[in-house]
Amino acid sequence: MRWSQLFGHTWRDDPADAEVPSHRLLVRAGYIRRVASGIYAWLPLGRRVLARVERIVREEMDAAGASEVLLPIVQPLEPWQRTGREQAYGPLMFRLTDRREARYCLAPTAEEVITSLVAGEATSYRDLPRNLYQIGWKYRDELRPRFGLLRAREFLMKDAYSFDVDAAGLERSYRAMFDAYRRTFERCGLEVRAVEGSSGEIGGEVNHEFMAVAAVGEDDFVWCRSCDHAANVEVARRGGPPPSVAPPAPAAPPMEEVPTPGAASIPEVAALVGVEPSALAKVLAFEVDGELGLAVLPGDRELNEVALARAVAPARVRLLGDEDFAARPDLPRGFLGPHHPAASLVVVDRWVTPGSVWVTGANTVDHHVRNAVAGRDFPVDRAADLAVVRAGDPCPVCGGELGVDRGIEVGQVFQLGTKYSEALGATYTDAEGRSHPMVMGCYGIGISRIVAAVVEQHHDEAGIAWPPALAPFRLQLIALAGEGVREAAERLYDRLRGAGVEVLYDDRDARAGVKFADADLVGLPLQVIVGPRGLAAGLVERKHRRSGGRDEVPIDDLDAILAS
RNA sequence: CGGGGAGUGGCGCAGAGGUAGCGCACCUGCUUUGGGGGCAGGCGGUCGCGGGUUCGAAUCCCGCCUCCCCGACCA
Repeated sequence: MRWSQLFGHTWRDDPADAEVPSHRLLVRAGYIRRVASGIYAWLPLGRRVLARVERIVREEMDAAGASEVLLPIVQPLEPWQRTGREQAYGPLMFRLTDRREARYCLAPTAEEVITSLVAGEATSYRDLPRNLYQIGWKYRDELRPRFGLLRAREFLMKDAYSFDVDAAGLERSYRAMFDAYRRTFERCGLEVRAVEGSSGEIGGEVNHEFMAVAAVGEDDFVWCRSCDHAANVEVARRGGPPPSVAPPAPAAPPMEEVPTPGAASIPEVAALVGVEPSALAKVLAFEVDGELGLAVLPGDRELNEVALARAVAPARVRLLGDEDFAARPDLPRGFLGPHHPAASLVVVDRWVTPGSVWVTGANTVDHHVRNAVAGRDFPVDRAADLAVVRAGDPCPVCGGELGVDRGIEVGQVFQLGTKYSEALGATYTDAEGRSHPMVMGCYGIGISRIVAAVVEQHHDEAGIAWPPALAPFRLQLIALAGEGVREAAERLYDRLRGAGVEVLYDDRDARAGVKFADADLVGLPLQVIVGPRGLAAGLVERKHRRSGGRDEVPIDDLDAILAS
């Protein structure tokens, strides 16, 4: 394609509304334009990159045995009400009403539609297993769209759904998708980690998230430096406490009150009592089923609220706030102890092991206690991984050291089980004539998000540096000014096109500096420069975008020009 | 939804009561020609929207809308 025919041009300045590199560069280089908050138009360059990702995903899905379908974007709301997800999604769904007052939504995902579809189509065990996927636009009215394509309200997603006769079949389908995902991201040039995920709204138990490592990621995940364990920080666990942390001391002296006037914070108490913050037991009050609950964790740790919610599920947790403490003088904030008489449930972090000894609140203003022994002086109703995992914590699998990184979630795989098939009547008849719900899995890849994630991982100050598989064109042909140069470039352009090479040919009447700067910004892997210097010797210069390396090859030698 | 910031030519910005300006981009011409040149000329703006104050509003006041950042939220 000739640059002079390309729609959309490059900007010299960063757009004022873009913060992260992928957003800035994709706009500056003319790949996308914002239409509304979280909604983007794809210009020709961007459309081509999107198509590249789609193609890779399609090839890997097909190779994994999935069949492509195309489901509607406008979906009736009724099945969403049957699965209870209309409520669960709430305002995240774009809703619309037709002229007869029938209610619809714009697809945020497609479990309901696909399950209803399969329910009417597959009724025998002979029809299973099946894995259906589509690539289509999805809509979520995010509270806060941000970072350009990374959290958009309209985004392109590949969603796949597997239907099996039993758990073993699901396990096979899941494994096949998991492996296909690894290959897909690798082909896209993304460095990803597969981490144990949190399930969120969708339900189901086993699931993994594929995280593209990036500073601008919205998710923290932990990973082990010694084994392949990795997990979203929301569900991350850590290994047993190191011996330095409150070792069990069954023979500890009796619990003893110590005055700590005015010391209501962990650092103050630690300093006053003369122990490390990690030797304190931090107590957080929450409400569960109208009763008082206490969460207990080492003083130097933050509470993972998702973990607490999981520990008391299905009951709902609400941490007490300022008003609650104001209303309950029996809960002296800053001096709470786990032996509070009003507490009906005490959930401790796993590092608060039975028999371990702690300094903690005395449930009396200006007082704490020392030698509080877990299980002796305060009850341990339940133990869970309540603390947010930190870098340096032990791995729960192998005991190695955990690291923490940020990532962009580019894919997720779920074992759903029968939640949707039961709610929507997707059943099959087995060989004995009995009816069973199908066992489902679902698998998503954020196609448009991959585009942004790849730019986050592959850019520099000058612009984007696409992995070859995703570049909108294979190379950029740059014609400089000079005697006979334009004619030579035109001939080379024709020959390259004749050889089936996708070329972006900068045929503009612009200065060399402008063309070089734009080429670096647009980010094709290879720049082929036809200029007066080389042409005199029958040579063109090549610049490799990622390495910055340059070489010269004969202008007549297509193989040399295209060599990597 | 809470906190913060911003809406002025296509893009980036200045202007803070006296009738709109700069850089880039775009158009014309000359010049220049291997890393975003130079000179000259030119096109282009309901100053987010609505109301108010004033002789006069981009500027002050009120209301609304939109966008961005932090948080909450989030297959």
